[in-house]
Amino acid sequence: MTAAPSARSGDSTRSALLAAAADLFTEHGYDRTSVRAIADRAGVNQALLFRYFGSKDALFARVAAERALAVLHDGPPEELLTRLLRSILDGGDGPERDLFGPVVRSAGTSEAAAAVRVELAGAFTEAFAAQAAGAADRADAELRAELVLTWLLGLSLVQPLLPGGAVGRADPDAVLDHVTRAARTLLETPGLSR
Amino acid sequence: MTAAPSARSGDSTRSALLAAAADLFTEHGYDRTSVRAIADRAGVNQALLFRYFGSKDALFARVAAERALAVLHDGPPEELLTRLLRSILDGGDGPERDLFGPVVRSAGTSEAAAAVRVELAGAFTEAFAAQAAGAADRADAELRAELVLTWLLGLSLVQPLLPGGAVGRADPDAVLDHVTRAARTLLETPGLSR
DNA sequence: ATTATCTATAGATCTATAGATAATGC
DNA sequence: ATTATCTATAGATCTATAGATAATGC
Repeated sequence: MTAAPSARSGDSTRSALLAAAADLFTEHGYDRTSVRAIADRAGVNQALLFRYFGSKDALFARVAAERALAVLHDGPPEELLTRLLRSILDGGDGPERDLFGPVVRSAGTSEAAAAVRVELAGAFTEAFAAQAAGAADRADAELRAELVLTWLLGLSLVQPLLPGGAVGRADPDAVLDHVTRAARTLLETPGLSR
Repeated sequence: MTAAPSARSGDSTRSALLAAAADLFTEHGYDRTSVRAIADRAGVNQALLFRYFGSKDALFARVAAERALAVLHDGPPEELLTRLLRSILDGGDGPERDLFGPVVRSAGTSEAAAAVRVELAGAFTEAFAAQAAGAADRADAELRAELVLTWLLGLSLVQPLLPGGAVGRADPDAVLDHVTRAARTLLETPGLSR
């Protein structure tokens, strides 16, 4: 929806652009989303996007980082996995929907996008690493954590591409149960001694 | 590498284009790979791409499906997970490198690409579902299988984007051990009774 | 007077095609 | 004569900017 901003307010123009960009980047990825499409959906002149964000790339970085990092710190760490899974599996269209959408559907290699990716990966990996009870050492904890994150990104990627797939048809709670169980194995079970 | 084809042979032009396209689609995804770049890397005139494949889209569909399906049937099913993981984690540049690269790095929604995705997902899900010993029924088996596939796609996606990440730095065997262990939990453990 | 918005367009892509040229097979 | 290759270009994008216009705050 993202209604047109009330006339002549820089702030509402900004936020309309951000919301429109989030929707479109999530849905179509970076390359297939034109600045014109973003502006149109925001009900705003296309030149304003550049005025307020400088470039399409900078806008993308903002959109990709903002919501994901908000959810990271928005609740107890031990519920993080559940929160993320609900965000990914939830078909709704709230602001928490498909949190990693922009990132996974944008292969782009701009410096801004790459920086955001590294930042997000670091933050989430750290959060999961703290729960890696079975890890042999810190490096192993980070490895296990990044593997959990990797799984979530895979889910984010696949979910909208295969709407008729098994995950799409299944009860979200069943998916949540399976992923949680396997992730717990991953984080808490001792590995091969080497 | 993909050396220029020997002069005036349609077949070698075709295969040079296929190889070049595989490399570039894997590396940069569909949208950021131009037909001109593919032709240049193949050492071939750009118009030939259209002559032999009709469109960029059709070429993509070929590339995305071909190698992945080959690996699927190239060995015992119970080693499929290991084979795929080695393909994804292996930094080399053989034809089996990063098997899912083109698919995961191309958010595109062309009909051809979508059809390929559905085909691949179906084939791999079926293969893994056959190993879902803990599943309550067929739907549950497919769900577990698709979740395994999802994880592999996530790994494919993340691997080149975070070269300095924990997975990138880790011993591939350690990664393989972790993923295998968790995937086994996923496939073989009974779920929540509902 | 300042700040937001709009118009118009530069300049750089990109896919795809039509039609000419060059190399091979007979 | 047939098939592969190349040249040149149409036509449709796309991001970004320069400069004009319109609305607000004083």
